[in-house]
Amino acid sequence: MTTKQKIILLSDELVRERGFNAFSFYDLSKAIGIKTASIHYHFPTKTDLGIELLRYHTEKTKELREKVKDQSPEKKFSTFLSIYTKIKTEHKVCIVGSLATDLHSLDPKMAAEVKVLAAEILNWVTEILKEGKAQKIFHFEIAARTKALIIIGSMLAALQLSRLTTDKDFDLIKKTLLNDLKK
Amino acid sequence: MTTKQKIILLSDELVRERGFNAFSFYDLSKAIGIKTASIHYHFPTKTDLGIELLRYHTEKTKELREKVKDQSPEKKFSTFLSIYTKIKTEHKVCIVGSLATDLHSLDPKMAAEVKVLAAEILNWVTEILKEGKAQKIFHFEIAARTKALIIIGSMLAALQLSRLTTDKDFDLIKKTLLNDLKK
DNA sequence: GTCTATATTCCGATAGAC
DNA sequence: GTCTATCGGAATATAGAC
Repeated sequence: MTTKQKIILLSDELVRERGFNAFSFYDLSKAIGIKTASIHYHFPTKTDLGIELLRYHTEKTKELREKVKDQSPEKKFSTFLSIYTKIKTEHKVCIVGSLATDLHSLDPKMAAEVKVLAAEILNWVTEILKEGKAQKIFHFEIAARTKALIIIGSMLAALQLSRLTTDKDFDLIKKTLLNDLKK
Repeated sequence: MTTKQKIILLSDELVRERGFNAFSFYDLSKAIGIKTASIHYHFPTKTDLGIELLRYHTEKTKELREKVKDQSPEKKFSTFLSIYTKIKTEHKVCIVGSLATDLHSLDPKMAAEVKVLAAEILNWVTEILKEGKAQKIFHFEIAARTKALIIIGSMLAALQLSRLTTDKDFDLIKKTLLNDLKK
C-alpha cells in the first residue's frame, strides 16, 4: 500500500471515530510512522485530504454498485446494509453523518464533496428500491426516493443513537427496517 | 439574561451549527462582547460548558414533557416533532446527533451527559407512542421503544441529510413519518 | 518522498489587578 | 465579574536539505 493510501484509510478511520475536526496531521504521522511535513507532501492542506477521502468513498460506492448490478434487489439491498453493519462492528459512524453535523465548519469545496457522496448513495438505494418494488419483492407506497431517504437516514441514525443507548439497538433497527420492507 | 445563560445559549447554537470541536471560547467572546478569560470564570473548562449545555437540554426536555403531560398523544407527538422543525428553520442539526458523531473525542464526563439526554428523549417518545397505541390513535406492531428509536433517528437523520440534499426533504420525511404512524 | 527546522496562528487555561 | 497579560501546547503549513 502506498503512503498516500495509508493516509486516506487512516483518516477515514479517524473521521468516523472522532470527527474531522478532532484529528490532526500529528495523529496520522504517529500512526503511519512519518512526519507531519511528509503528509503535506501528499495532501497540501487538510481540506485536500478531506476531499480525496470523500472521492474515495464515492468511488468505492460506485464500484460496489457496479459489482452487484446483476444480483437480485434483495442481494443489492443486503449489500447496502452490510456497509453499516461493518461500521457498527468498529463502533464508528458513517462518514456522511459525521461530516453532515460538521458541515458548516468545512471548506465549501469539501462540503460540496459530501453532497456528491450523499447523492450517489441516495441514487443507488432509490434504484434498488424501485427495482425491488417492480419485482414485488419490496412493498411500500411512498416514492422510492423518499423511502430511500428514510432507510439511509435510519441506518445513519442507528449508528449514532446506538452509541448512546446500546449496541444491540443497531441490529434492532436494522431488522425492523428489513421486515418493514418485505411485509 | 445572565452572562452564563448567554454563553450556554450561544454555545448551543454553535454546537448545532458547526460541532463542538469547531467553536472556541474566542467565538463566544466575540459574540457576547467579553474576553475569553471571563468565560473561564463561568465555565472553568470547555468540558464544563459542554456538560452544562447538555444538562440544560435534558432539563428543557423534561419541562416540555411536563408541560404537555395532560394533552392528547397527537399533541404530545407534534410537540416532540416541533423541536426538530424549529431546528430545521435554523439549518442546524440536533445536539444529540452533533455530539454522537464526535462522541469519542469528548471528555468521558461529557459523553455520559449526552447519553443521559438521549435516554430522556427516548423515554419520553416511547411513552407517547405507548399511550397513542393504547388509545388506538397510533398504529404500529413493533415494540414502542423500537418505534421511538426509529422515529427519533429519522428526525435526527432528516436534519443531517437535508443539509446535503434539499431542505424540502426534511418536511418530506417528517410528513411520511406522521402518515405512517396514523395509518 | 521524507526529513529537520521553523513560522504562524489558534486555543484552552491561569494569575492577578480592578 | 471582567479585565490585561501571559503561558503552554497543539495545529496547519512552509522552506529547504537529503
